[in-house]
Amino acid sequence: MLASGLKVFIVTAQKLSFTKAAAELYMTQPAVTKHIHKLEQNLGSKLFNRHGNKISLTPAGERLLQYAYRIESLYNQLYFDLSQLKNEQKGTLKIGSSTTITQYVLPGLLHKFSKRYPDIKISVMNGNTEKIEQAVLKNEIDIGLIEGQSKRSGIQYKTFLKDEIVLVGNPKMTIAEQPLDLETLKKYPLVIRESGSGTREVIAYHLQKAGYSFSDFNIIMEYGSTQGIKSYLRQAEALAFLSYQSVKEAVKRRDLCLIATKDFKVERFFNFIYPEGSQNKLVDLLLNFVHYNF
Amino acid sequence: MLASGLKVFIVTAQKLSFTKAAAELYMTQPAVTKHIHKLEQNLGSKLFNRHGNKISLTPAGERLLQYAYRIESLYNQLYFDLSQLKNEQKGTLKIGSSTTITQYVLPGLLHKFSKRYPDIKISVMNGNTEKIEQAVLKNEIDIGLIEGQSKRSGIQYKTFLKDEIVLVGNPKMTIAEQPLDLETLKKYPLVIRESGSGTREVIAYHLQKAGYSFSDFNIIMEYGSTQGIKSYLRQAEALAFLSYQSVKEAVKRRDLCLIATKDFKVERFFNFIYPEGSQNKLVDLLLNFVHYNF
DNA sequence: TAAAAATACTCCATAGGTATTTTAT
DNA sequence: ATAAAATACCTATGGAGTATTTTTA
Repeated sequence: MLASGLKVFIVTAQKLSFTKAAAELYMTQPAVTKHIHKLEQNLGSKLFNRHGNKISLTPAGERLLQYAYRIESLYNQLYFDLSQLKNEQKGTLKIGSSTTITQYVLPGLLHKFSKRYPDIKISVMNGNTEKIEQAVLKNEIDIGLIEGQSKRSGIQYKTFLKDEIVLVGNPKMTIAEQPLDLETLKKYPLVIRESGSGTREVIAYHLQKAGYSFSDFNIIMEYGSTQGIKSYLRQAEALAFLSYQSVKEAVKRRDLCLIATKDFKVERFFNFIYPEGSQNKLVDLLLNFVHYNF
Repeated sequence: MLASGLKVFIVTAQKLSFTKAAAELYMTQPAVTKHIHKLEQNLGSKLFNRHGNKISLTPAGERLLQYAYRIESLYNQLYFDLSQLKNEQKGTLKIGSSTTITQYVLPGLLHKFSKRYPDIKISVMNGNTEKIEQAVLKNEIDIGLIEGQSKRSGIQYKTFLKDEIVLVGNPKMTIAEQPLDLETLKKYPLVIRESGSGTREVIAYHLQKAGYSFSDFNIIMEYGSTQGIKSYLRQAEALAFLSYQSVKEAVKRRDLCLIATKDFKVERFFNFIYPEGSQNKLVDLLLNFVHYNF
């Protein structure tokens, strides 16, 4: 029901290829070409630069894309609104979520949400915090889930889950009964996330505040995947600082064990983000659901 | 470019008549009927109740109308945005304005605005404050101009002009040189606006605060039109409390004269209203223009 | 020369029109 | 009986397809 030209444009702008957009839309490349030409004619602006077999968005195309997302979202909200009038709950919600949340929190959340609202289709886009915030600002997604909060203007932040950076290790390891302090931790081999990871950033920040730096510790590896670190710890005798949300299942299964710390506690919050003043009923539905079920 | 079905729906919902909508849209009644039927089919909801030869909006129709207005406004904003990229200033702005402002303030404002931005089309809807606020909430208009401010949620208020309720009379009348106090005013024949008028309300409120009521005065007429009162005063020897904005031209022409008052001063402010968090560039353009030119 | 966009053409679905019927006051 | 919406039927525009050509990296 979204004016078909706009849908074609959105997909083409995402794929930056008429041919690939055509495939995604189950139509032919000439049909896509014609839609874009017609849009360009109606709007009186070129939407794509054609450099031979590559295309890119013109400034006008960038503008149109944002409006197209907003219009698409309005149609989605409309369908949901009308379905509510019929005592149904049908709709489409576009979510973006940063890596850790996508892997460890969102699956459980969406499972419950979908059980409660089986007729609400969810589309999840993954990316780092920066990308998700951009996507919210561009109206590419209705709602985002990110770690931490950068308080950017135009975006509404809403905390929904407390996370904690915890120290974990192989359950077979012999660790002192009493909580570890940072001084003692120096003796143990430590694995940390790669440079650029949000988890690593927040650890570095708190270590610094406590008067330490990574170089004070016995860091045997930097690794670019939480999942990879967990696999490693199950085999090797090493410790790692990881997000509690990412290890709690493994801890429950006794694949990993939590190690109490004495002078190191890092809390952070996962946040919903959505455009300021958006008034999106589907977003409200999700926020309420999470509020009452988590 | 707005999906044609939506445009047809909007007009039909406004006229509450397929036939009249058809006339407005320069199409035939069967064409309108078919558009509505198709919309109803696509959305899976009846949009109009048909009671014989009258139609009314169903709840689903009411919902759709609001979304349709928002989508229409987005298209208008899009056109404006794209025209700005071409260093033009083309667009369509939908304004609503309450009676006094429509008659005495808006014409001058729009004249200057249109001279500065000749390619921005303006559509003005007239109504009382309540109706204009509703229209903003329903997204029927992009921006409204009203007298006073009721601070309703979902609406952003922005003062743009100070108005004052002043005492005016026929220039030929002999009035004491020094400012009139309310006690002296009792001697003069007075004309006031009809019950329900915003101007009258605010006068009543201030009189009450000063310990008076209308019954204390020599009210010879209640009249439902500011213009009518002014015409009357030019012929009869009577006084009236009117909005300064509505009499200043007549005062300048010496058709009416201002009478200074001593213990009675009523200020009120004209306000722009628009949906909270709207981010409408055409609205911003108008607000800026007024800010720098008035 | 290979990959992608543009063009030429054909076909059919549908938006819109005219003429008429149904419906409810 | 009248005024408005619904229906039937026809036409023409344009959206989508196939086949082919053009473009440039």
